[in-house]
Amino acid sequence: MDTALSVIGGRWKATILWRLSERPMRTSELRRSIPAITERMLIRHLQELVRDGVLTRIDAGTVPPHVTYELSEYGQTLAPVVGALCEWGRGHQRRGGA
Amino acid sequence: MDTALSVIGGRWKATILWRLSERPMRTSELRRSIPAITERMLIRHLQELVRDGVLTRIDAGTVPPHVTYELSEYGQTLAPVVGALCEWGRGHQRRGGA
DNA sequence: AGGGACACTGACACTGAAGACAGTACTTCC
DNA sequence: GGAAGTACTGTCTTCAGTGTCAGTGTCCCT
Repeated sequence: MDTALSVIGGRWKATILWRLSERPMRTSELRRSIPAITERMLIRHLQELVRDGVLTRIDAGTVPPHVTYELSEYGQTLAPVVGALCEWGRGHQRRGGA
Repeated sequence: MDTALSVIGGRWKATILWRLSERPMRTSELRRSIPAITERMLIRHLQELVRDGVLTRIDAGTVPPHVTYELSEYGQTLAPVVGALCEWGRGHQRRGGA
């Protein structure tokens, strides 16, 4: 089915998951590592991914805020799929695809 | 990147590829096997997938028309990725995801 | 001769995702 | 004290992807 696409099918979700599959990151780190994304979209996507259970939000509780996102244990199962997707995409680009 | 999503990221594309990864099918067969899709969308997606090189259109040239679609050799490389996606999605549904 | 199947095209309306923009509450640094 | 950073929220607009509806040309079946 396309259930999986409802999880990773946002404009930036695959990219976010890809970044976080390497290591946990803070909100602002992610924002800077994906220049084209707006803060609004980043946060919305992060929240949706947390709701879907693939990301964990770690709030240090300090002020000023310090929030880290990482793949949840469940999210780890998505990592290889996203990896395969990215790798195929890379091959597709090299091929002159799009 | 999300290049791969630009190929399989249509509302029905993953489903279409999934169906065609089992066996080639005619246009009308596909339409009936995906009840919710409209003919318009089916054909648009098929054309895009052909443009992207993952499907091959086989027109028997007869009248009335008899057109079959199948995964191209290149499209075969996408099949396992779509498979992984579907399987993860199934697990996600079982988990109570969405 | 009328109805339906087949694969497809074109013009249009709708919708939801994406983005722009402004604002919150608090802290640190110059 | 003013500026900048941090992680957010709310509202509004825009736009691409979907879907709806009508139409094409030829054939077969009754």
